[in-house]
Amino acid sequence: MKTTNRLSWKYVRDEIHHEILSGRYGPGDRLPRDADIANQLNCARSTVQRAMQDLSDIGLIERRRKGGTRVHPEPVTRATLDIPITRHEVEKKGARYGYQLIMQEEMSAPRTVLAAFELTSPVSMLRIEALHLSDNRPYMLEDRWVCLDTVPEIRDVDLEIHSANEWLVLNRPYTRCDLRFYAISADQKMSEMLGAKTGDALLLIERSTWIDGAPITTVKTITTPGYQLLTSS
Amino acid sequence: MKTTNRLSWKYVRDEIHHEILSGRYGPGDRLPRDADIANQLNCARSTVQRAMQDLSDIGLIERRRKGGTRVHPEPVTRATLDIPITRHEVEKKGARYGYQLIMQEEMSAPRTVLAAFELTSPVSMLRIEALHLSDNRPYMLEDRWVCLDTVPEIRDVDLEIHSANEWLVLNRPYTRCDLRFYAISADQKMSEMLGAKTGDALLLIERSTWIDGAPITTVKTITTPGYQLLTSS
DNA sequence: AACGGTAATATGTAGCTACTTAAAATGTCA
DNA sequence: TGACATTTTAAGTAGCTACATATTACCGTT
Repeated sequence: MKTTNRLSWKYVRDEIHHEILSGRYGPGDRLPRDADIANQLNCARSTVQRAMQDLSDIGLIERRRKGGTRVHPEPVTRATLDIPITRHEVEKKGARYGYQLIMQEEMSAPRTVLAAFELTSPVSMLRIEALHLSDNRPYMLEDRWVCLDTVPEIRDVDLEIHSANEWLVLNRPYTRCDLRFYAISADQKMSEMLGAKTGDALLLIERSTWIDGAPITTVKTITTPGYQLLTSS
Repeated sequence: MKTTNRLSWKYVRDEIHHEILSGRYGPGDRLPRDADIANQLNCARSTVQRAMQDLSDIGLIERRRKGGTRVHPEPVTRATLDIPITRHEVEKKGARYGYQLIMQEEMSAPRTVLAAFELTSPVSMLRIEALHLSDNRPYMLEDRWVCLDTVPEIRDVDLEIHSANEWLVLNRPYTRCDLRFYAISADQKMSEMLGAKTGDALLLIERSTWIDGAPITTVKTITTPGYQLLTSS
């Protein structure tokens, strides 16, 4: 024998997970203290801690100092989405990536954009419209606003060549990112640009980023008909 | 003074994060070994390990045994979505939740459903159509298939009263969950049920779950016009 | 040069101790 | 009884050691 008889934290995690799913502990119920579980399973508290942390990450349990651990009262399906740089997304599909700047203009941000950043006073921003291509066919339409106070360097970037998408992701870290997904019907202009029919249902991804509270950019990504967004694993 | 001079792993994480974002290490570059960083920052290797694990979780770096740590060659925006039980979603908005079973029938799963589960041979499933209501108005249409081999107990559930959504989430743990988001135009039937207009753009959420390789359920969640899906934080 | 076995190495995991911190529980006093 | 201070508790964090494991790197043989 002499196989490892130390318990891995994943084993401990699965053990607890199973106990919860078997109904032994229902939503809202309090679990034993880490130390007691460690004792019972004959492992170290740190191992239980790691297991619990993982269960907490996936939203199955809630942990509070002194309050102890309890099963999440409202179970959720938690999923992770990876949104790549559009060029990489296209190239990963084996297609040739193309990019086209449609317009770029400095102007005061309209109310809707300020709202996305939870701002009230007017701010000067760079508005960018661009089209991403896959094998020379329209792939994605980008409608972006960049905050010039936070990212003045964007003025020096040649947006005919470098997509704002890629430049920002590579050069502007963010500390907060809000995403929003919804569906819209293609209007006249969109359908022309995307090579779709007016009225086609399109998936729209809206993304806003901040760095330490300062707005960076907000972008509406309008996809072509049939586009699907998948979870990573 | 006497403030804590121990470094938190979050501090270490942010320090490394900053180094990457400052351009000191670009995509694909290799970072120093954990031990060296620990030495340099004068903290324990385990602290660096925790920091690195977190950066790895958010997709910023890649780590491999012996291979070392390197900056992720293709930066991604990683987001976490929480999809609650529909009843909770409605109630959280302060509305009254309602539920209505439209149909339920045992039948052999069609090709499209088998495909969602990556199956080839025919399987007997329970097909369920149901409508979720918010303040008596249509909120979400559910088109579900439940694998009877894996979840025979579903036969004993009164689906007129308990939504399959809630029953499954509470009673059937899963080890794998695939999600898919896209937009469709409402057809005649959908628009009638949802109180929308034919041709309205609708956001569709498709979810398939497995337990240890065995299919549990696949569901198409068809939302009402204007529905938006947001990231958790 | 190609192959294959072996050593070296960086991350991953487990256990222990010690201390910190948030918050619940309790006690005290007006 | 209620407001406020204090104690206690359970999770969170940091540091150390030891060992596991997955690769890469190296070296010798053919």
